[in-house]
Amino acid sequence: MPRSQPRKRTTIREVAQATGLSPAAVSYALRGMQVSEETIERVRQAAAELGYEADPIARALASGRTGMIGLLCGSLEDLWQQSLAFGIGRALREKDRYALILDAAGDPGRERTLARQLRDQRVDGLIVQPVDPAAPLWAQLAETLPVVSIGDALVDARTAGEVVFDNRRGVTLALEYLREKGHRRVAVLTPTWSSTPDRPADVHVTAEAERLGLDIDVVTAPHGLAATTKVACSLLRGEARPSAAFCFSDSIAYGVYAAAAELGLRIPDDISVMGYDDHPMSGLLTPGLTTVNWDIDGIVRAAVRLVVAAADGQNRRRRIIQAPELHERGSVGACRPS
Amino acid sequence: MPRSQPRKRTTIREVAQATGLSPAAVSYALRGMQVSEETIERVRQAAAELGYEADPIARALASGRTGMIGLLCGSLEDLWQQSLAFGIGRALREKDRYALILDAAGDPGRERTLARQLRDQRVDGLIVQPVDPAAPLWAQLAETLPVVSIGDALVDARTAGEVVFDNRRGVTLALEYLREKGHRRVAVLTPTWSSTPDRPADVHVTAEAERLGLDIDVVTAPHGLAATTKVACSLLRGEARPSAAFCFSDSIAYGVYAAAAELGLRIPDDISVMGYDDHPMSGLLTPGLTTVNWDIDGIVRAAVRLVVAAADGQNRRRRIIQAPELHERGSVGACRPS
DNA sequence: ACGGTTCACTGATTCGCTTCAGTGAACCGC
DNA sequence: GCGGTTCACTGAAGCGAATCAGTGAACCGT
Repeated sequence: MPRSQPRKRTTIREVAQATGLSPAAVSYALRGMQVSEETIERVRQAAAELGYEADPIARALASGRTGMIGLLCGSLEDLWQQSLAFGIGRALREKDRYALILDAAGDPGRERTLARQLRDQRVDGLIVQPVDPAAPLWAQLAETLPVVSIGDALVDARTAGEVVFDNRRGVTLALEYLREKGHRRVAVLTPTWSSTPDRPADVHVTAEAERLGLDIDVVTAPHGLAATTKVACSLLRGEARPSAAFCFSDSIAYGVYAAAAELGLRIPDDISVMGYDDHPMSGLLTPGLTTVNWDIDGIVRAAVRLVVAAADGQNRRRRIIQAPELHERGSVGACRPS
Repeated sequence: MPRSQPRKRTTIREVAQATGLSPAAVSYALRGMQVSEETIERVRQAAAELGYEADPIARALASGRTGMIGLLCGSLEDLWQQSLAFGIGRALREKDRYALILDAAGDPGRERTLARQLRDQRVDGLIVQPVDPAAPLWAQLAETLPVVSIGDALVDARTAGEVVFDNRRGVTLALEYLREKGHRRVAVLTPTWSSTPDRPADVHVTAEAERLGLDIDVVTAPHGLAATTKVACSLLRGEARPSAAFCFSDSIAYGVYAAAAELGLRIPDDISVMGYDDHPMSGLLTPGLTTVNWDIDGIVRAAVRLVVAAADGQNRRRRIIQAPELHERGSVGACRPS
C-alpha cells in the first residue's frame, strides 16, 4: 500500500521558519501559553497567511487529547435515543466540542469493544448509555477517562457523573395508572437488547406488577418498526389478548399502533397502549400516546455539562436523578369487561 | 497541562521484544504482509497474550488511514436525515468500518469547516449530503479523498460516486398530484437552511408551479417541531389560507399536523398536507401522510457501497439516480370550493 | 558453482505535534 | 552588583506506529 496521499499540508515547522521561531514556540503560541502577546499575534498572523491548521491526529498522538467526546449509545434503532444522540451532538457543538457517536446496537460485547475503541481514539470524555452497566470495563475506563453515564449508573465505577433515570418511579407511574384504569392483564413489551441479566427496569416491572396485583406477560420486541409491528400483531391476534400493552419505549408503542391499525383494532377501545420515553412524535398520533416523560433536554444538558467539566479537569462527580412524569394523552382507556 | 494519562498501553515494541523480532516485522505480521505464516502466527499469539492492540491514532499518523468514513449530514434536526444517518452508520458497521458523524446543521460555513476537519481526521472516505453542493471545497477535497454525495451532485468535483435524488421528478409528482386533486393555491414549506442560492429543489418548485398554473406561496420553516408548528399555525390562521401545504420534508409536515390539531382544523378536509421523504412515522399518523417516497435503504446501501469501494482503492465513480414514488395515504383530499 | 531472484526480516526514518528540561537575558530587592 | 526569579524561548526527545531501502540467507536454473 502506498503512502496514501502526497499530503501537502503546511506544518508547524513552516510557520516556525516564517516567523523565525522554533516549532516549540509556535506550538505554545498557538495555544496561548508561555509566550509574549506580541509573539502570539505574530504567529497567528503567519499561521493565517500560510493557511496553517494544526493536525488533529499528530496533536492527539503527542498530547493524548483530542477535544472530542465519545458518545456510546445503547441502541440507535430507538427513535428516542436518536433524538438523545442528536441533542447531545448539538449541545457539545455549542461548547466547541465534537461528538464521536457510536452505537452498541444493544449488544454488550459490541459495547465493550466500542468503548475501548473510543478510549484508544483519545476522546477527552465518554458519555455512555450503558447496555450492561455492570461490566467491569467501566471501572477500568473510568480510572483514566471521564465517564458519564445516562440511564443506569455504572456499577462500581468512579464516574465523572451520572444522569440516572428513576426507572422504578417510571414503572410505578405507568403501572399504577394502568391499574387505576382498571387493567389487570397487561402485556409488557421490552426491547430485545434488555436481555442483560437483571436489567433494573425489568426487575421493577415484575416487582411493581406483583405489588399491584397485575397479571403481566413479558414479550421482547426486536428492533425496527416493521419487526415490532409483527410481534405486536401476533400478540394482539392471540386468543387471550391483554387489555393493555405497556411498551418500554415509545418506538415499541409505535409498533403496537401499526399492528392495531393492521388488525382493525381501535386504541384505546380495543387495546390500551402505554409508552415510555415521550418522543416528539407521540403527541401527533391519534390518539396521542400516553407515556412516561423524561426531560430529554435536561438529560442532554446535564450529561454534557458533567462530561465537559470533567474533561476540563474539574471533578464534580455528581449523580443527577431524573424524575419521570406521566404524560397523559389518549391511548389508555378504562378497561371494559369483554 | 500534564501529559494527560500515564498511558500504559502495550506497544508494538514490547511485542517485538517478546517475539525476538523487530517492530517492523511485527507491524507487517499483524497486517499479514511480507512475513512467513509461522511468524504471523507467533506474533498473533504474543500480541494476544500481551493484550496488544494497535493504537489507531499512531497508525493514522503514520499511514494516513483510519478505517473510518466521515458522514457529513445536512441537518440532523430532520427526522428523515436522522434515519439516514443511523442507517449509514449501521451499514458501515456491517462492513467493519465506522462512521464519524457530523452535522452541518444547515449552515454552509459550518459544512466547510467540518468537511476540512473530517479530512484532517484522515477519514478514508466521506459521505456528504451537501447543504451547498456548489462550494469549491468539494472539488479540492475530492482530489485526495473519496467523496460520495447524497441528494445533490457536487458541482465540478471528481467524486467517487453520487446518489442523486431526482428532485425535479419528486416535485413534479407532488405538485401534479395536488393539481389533480383540484388544488390551486398551495403553500410550500421549505426548510430554513435551503437558503443556499438557487437550491435545485426550490427552482423546480417554481418552474413546475408555473407550468401547472399553481399559485404558490413559499414559506421557510425553521428547525424543530415546535418552531415549525408555530410557523404552520400562523400560516393556517392567516386570512387567505391555502387549500394545501406542500412540505419539503416529512418533519415539516409533522409541524403542520400539530398546527392543524392546535387550531382544530381537519386534515384533509380543511387543509391538505403533502410531505416529502417518507419517514417511517408518516404512515402512523391519522390520516397517513401522503408523501414523496425515496428508497432510504437503497440510498444507504448505494452510498456505503460506493464510498467503501473507493476507500478500498477501486474507482467506480458512478452516479446513481434515485427515482421517487408518490406514496399516497390520506392527507390530501379533493379541493372543495370554500 | 555462480549470478540472479525471491524471501523473511531489520534499522532508520518519518508522520506533525507536544512537552520537558534547559538557557540566557532582564529584572528584582537590598 | 550579586543571588534569585521570572520571562521568553530553544533543542531534543518522545508519542506509536508505518514504510523504505536495504541485508543476508536460501533457492534457482544451468
